[in-house]
Amino acid sequence: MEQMKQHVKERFNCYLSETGLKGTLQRNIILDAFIDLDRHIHADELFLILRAKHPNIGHATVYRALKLFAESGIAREIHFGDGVTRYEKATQGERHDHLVCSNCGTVTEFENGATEKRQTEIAVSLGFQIESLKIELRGVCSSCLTQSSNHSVSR
Amino acid sequence: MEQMKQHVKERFNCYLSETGLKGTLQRNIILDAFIDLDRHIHADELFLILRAKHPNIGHATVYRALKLFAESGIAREIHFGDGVTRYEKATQGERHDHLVCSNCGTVTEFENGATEKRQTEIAVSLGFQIESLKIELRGVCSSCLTQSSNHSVSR
DNA sequence: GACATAGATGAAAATGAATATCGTTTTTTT
DNA sequence: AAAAAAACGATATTCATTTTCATCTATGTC
Repeated sequence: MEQMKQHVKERFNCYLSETGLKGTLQRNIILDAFIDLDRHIHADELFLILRAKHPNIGHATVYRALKLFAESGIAREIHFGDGVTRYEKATQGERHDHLVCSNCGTVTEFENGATEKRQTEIAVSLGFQIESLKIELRGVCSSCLTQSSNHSVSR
Repeated sequence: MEQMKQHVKERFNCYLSETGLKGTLQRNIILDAFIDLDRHIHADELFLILRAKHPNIGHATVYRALKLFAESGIAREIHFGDGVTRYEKATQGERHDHLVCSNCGTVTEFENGATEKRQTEIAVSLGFQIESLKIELRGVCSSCLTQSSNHSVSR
């Protein structure tokens, strides 16, 4: 458990020194907070969480840090088309897809190895060098279907 | 060919009257321009194209019209995670996925029925009522791989 | 250990896409 | 033709994200 965190931190520090960037107090704090999450998050949300304990950490720094996490490979960007960039931990090898509920906004995750393989084949046949694969289903989740008395759609 | 356009227009007008909205000159002009495209486009891009012949059509009107097209079902929103909403014609039954080149930004389209079926099965098993399925591969396209002398990445 | 310097930081301003506002102008219906 | 409902365009606004810039801080060097 703790080894996991340590491993991620090492990977990040490794990336920093490889690219000539610097390890700073702020980046450590932000990384710690990010690692402890078990869900995706967007920059402003993380900024607000951090502000409680570290009111001195700036808005832009959190944005910059998350971007770095993605570049270093320890995190991954997610886009649901609402104009907000979210980040999730990129635990190695893991791949999952998202079911986004268009009513309540809940995001359900699921895995699907078979599909990935198939997509990759197609991409390769088109001479494409794949960096990432994203599958997103949008619809109405089961709990929203059940309590279908409320039909309002949040944006 | 022309019947196709006519059909789309009819569908849109149908939607308008169903929902009590009005057909206007601007909407016709915008729809005509949109139909003649054979690629996805974003609102501002279309606005600029239109401005040449119709400098009186406002910025907001194009945004509003494209949104309406999507609501009416004749168009479909696409998001590539760069914060811009693009629209493409939703020719019925058609479904294709996107290969986005992270170097030159080119979008290659491809079809893949098998994957779609598989995903749908999973969603159904989770009690999810599907509205849309999106598959996006990101990577480097073959032409960028070939002329790999240029490694700059555009945002 | 002090120093130089390449980066990093934070506050505030800037950007850019998308939406809302609002007074005016069209549609559509009566 | 008149009334009611929508739509229009110009502009202001919002919101996420990025940039700017002056100040500060790691990190390697002497």
